[in-house]
This record gives sequence, C-alpha cells and structure tokens, in this order.
Amino acid sequence: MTETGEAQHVIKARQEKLRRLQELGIEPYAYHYEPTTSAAAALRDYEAMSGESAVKSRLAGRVRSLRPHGKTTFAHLEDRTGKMQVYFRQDTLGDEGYELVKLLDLGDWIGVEGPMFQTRTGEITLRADDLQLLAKTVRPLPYGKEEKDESGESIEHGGFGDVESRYRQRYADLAVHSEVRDLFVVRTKALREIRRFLDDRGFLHVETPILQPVYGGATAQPFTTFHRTLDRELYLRIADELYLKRLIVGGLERVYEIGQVFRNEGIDRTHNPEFSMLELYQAYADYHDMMDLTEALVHHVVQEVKGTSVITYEGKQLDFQPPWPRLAWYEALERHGRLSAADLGVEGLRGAAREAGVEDADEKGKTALLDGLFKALVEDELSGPIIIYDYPVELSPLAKHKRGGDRTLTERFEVFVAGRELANAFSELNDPFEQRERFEAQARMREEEGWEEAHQVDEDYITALEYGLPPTGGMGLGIDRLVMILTDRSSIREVILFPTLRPE
RNA sequence: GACCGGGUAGCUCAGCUGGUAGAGCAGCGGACUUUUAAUCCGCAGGUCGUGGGUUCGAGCCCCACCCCGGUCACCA
Repeated sequence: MTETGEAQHVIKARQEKLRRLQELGIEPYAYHYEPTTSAAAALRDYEAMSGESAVKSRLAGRVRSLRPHGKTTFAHLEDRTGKMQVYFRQDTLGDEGYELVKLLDLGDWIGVEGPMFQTRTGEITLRADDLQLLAKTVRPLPYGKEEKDESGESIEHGGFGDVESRYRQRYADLAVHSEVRDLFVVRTKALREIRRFLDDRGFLHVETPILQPVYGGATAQPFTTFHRTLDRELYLRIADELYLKRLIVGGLERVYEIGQVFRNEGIDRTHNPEFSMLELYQAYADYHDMMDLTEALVHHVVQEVKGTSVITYEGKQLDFQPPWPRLAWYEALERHGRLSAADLGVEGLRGAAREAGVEDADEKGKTALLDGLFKALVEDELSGPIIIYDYPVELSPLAKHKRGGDRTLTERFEVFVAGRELANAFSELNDPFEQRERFEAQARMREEEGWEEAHQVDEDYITALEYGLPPTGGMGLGIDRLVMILTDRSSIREVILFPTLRPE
C-alpha cells in the first residue's frame, strides 16, 4: 500500500528508529522467544500467591500503550489472553537497555521478563528486568485509547470503526480489537463442538470435491472456472450434497463435511458468495431423525459455547432447549400468511402474491409463487428456533415424497431462527427413476423458463443411486449464520474473517 | 439492480448562505523514576473518493463514475 501525506512521515520516523536500533546492535526482527506464561495466567498466579511473588514471569505480545516518564516508562503489553502492565526503569535495564524502551512504538512485538508487583494505584504490573524486541511495527496500528470508568468497564476513545477498512485490513482489525479476536474464537469453538458431537455419534468427517464438472445439491448459480490441462469448464460447488450421498451408497453410512460452498449471487447482510456449510448424511434415518439430531446438535453447540441454552439475539430471547416447535409448511402459511394455499389455484396464488408484494408475481409459476408467498408472509414471523416441515414437492427436487400417498408434499424441513433459515433437511430421495424424472423436470424448467438455478442432470449421481442408496436422512446447516446467532451479530461479514469485497 | 446515507490528517470526527481546511488522539523534539485516556511546553502532518463542469473563487453547487453502509429486490 502506498501512502501519501502523513502516514509516510510516521513510517519514515519508525524506519529511522529501526536504523538506530541496528546501530545499537539490536536485531529488530527476532527469530524466537519463549514466553513462560500469558498475561491472564500471570495475573491469576500473582493473585493466588497474594502478592508474595519473587518469581519471574516471561511474556510476549504487542505494545498496546506507552506512558514514558523520563527515566521510567509504563506500558501495556497485550497477548492473546489479555493485557499486562509493564514497568521499565532505566536503573534496572541499564542505559543501553533503556535506549530500546525509548525506541519502542505502539504495536511493536516485544518479550519481557521480570517479577510482578502492585503499583501505588493497585494495578498488578510486571517490572521488566529484560526486554527483547521481537518485531518492529513500522506502520502505525489504528489503536484507540482506552479508559477505565469506576466500574472497571473500559471505554474506547477514537478507535478503528470504519467497517470497510476493518474488513479489508482484517489483520489490523484483529490486532486492535480483542473483541473481534474473541468472536473468531467463538467461531472455532462452535466448529469444534459440531465435530465433537458428530464424531461421538460415529460420523466420519470427509472431504469432497470443490471443483465439480456438474454442480448440484441446491438451487443456485455457480461460479465457473477453467482447467487448462483438462481443457474444460469446472464449477465451484454450490453444495456438498450429491457427493456425500455417493458415500452413503459406498457404505460409509454416516458422513459429514464442513466447508465452504460458493454461490454466484447477491451480497448482503446475510449472504456472502462463499460461506461455510455443514452437511451430514445418516443411513437408515428419515427426516424425523434429522429433526431430533438437528435440535440436539444445535443445542449442544449453544450450550457448550455460551454455557446456557437461552441466548439473546438482536434483543430477543431465543431458547434452544429441545424440543422446538414444529409446524407444517402449509399450516405456517395459513397461520402466519392467513392463506389457505393448498386450496388455491395458480390464479388465486398469484392474486395473493401480488397483494403480498411479491415481485413479478404475474410472471411466476406455481412453484415460485408458493416460495415467494412463504418468504413474504411467513419467514419474518419465525423468531424460532422452529421447525417447518413438509414442503411442496416443487421446492424440493432431492427430497422423498411424504409417505402415505400425498404426492404434493415432501419429507423436508427447515429450521428458522430470527426469521432466517438456519438448517435444511430431508428424507433423501433414493429412487433412481424418480430422481431422473425430477432432474429432467428441472432441466426442462431451465430450458423453457430460463431458470438458471435449476438442477443439471447428474448422470453419475443417478448411476450411484442405481447401485442403491439406503434410506437416508440428510441435513445442511449454515455455519456462518449459526455463528452470527452465537455472537449476536447481524452482518455475516462480521463473522467471516475475510468477507468478499469489491476489489479496490 | 433501485432508493437513501456516507467517503476530509495514520485513527475518530468538525467544517456556516461557496472565500482557499480544523480538533482530539497517534507522530516528532523537550521536561518528568509508581503512571494509566499520564501531564506540561513546542513542532510537524492534507491529491478533501475519482474525473469533468459552473464560478473571480469549490471540501461545500451540478453531472458521471468508484467504494462502503442501510432499506428493498434477487438469493439459501
């Protein structure tokens, strides 16, 4: 990045310090340091020993604040666990050692070693008998200033608030905001708990292709790319589904995958072009089993990560303790949309859609009208968690018909939380003949109605089904949205380390 | 994609009916051996998102474009 104006001056000044350090024989970019403790642990240990510490602690981290007072300097060092005040004295460090203190800048990585004590104002502090520079920061980090009010709450002044810069330079955002680091720790914990839950139930964590010759498993437009040696177009996966079910055919019986999928669609607060999905498939299970499993899995994650099953999201209390309310799709439309959709013909639906403000209602077919009505009238009302089940067959090309004869419904459910879909599951269609028909119906919609999101016919997948897919329950869950709920964020970009932005 | 709001110093922001750009923090120099938004004295720091236009004169008005955010649409 090139700078004009002042950043250039600051950077020059720091480079000048770098030169002076080298003159003093100090290597500004070290190779190694071995901290013996962390800020949080050192504070905890000191308090446990009720102040009788002669033990030296060795810490490493970034210089977070500097308060020089002539021959003495106070600083805060911050590591991944928190902050520790450090006290430098010219008489303990020596004139040369103290020269290094004078050349420190905010953001520098340092290592310090020394005994702990309590200052006159009561803050537990490490007196540095030794100071090592680990890496010089030549570009100023956008630190704000922190103040502690009477209750010990810290108030940030200034700071780094521009969201665009925060996402573009996430490294600076993370360096400066411990709460952002905490958020991604929560994300990691959630992932770990998902894996633990599934591993404990005999699921195998597998990896399937991201580059696919035929995409499928969802209705979405793909990203295309090109393989030179193969001399052909490939697609970035829009879902893991079809490959995972091939593995069930192969006898793995319980599989799951967590990874990014890619959809070439709009970007907004709840959509990023690449996002993380959990998909799992379990042989011999149906969608009732998937309901129980989904409730248990999400509850487990919420409980382990948050320590409670009731959490606050966007000001609302959400209770994840199973069982969750379960409501049939048409019933939901009746209850929330006050619409008896099953009794209405296409024209009736179209009229209702127009009234509900569904865009292009006049050009839409029955499928799209139903979908539009549900989104317009019902989704926002679903604070959740709630399970909506038995979807119209037109919306679900990969789900089995509802058993018992009603050919208009499928054994599919979705979980809604805060008005948004969190999970999607069904009794997987395992009849190869019907699967072919549904693919072909989709292909016709693609050709006749120009519906680009419709499925392609995946011949190899049908071949797999012909070898026999046992009855199987499958479920997909949006990881990013789960993390949004766990961290009370309303933008998906807050929970993705490097969200997609327009190139500068 | 449509509409609304925003883009000014490294960061956070102010900038009047158009008169040639300001504060705090950060930075630099100086004083200071238990401070903590350290303090005190001094200094420096700007393609005002980009490109056009109107005007004697544009950060401000007009047009186009770029980027971000919000709402809606599209979309799991």
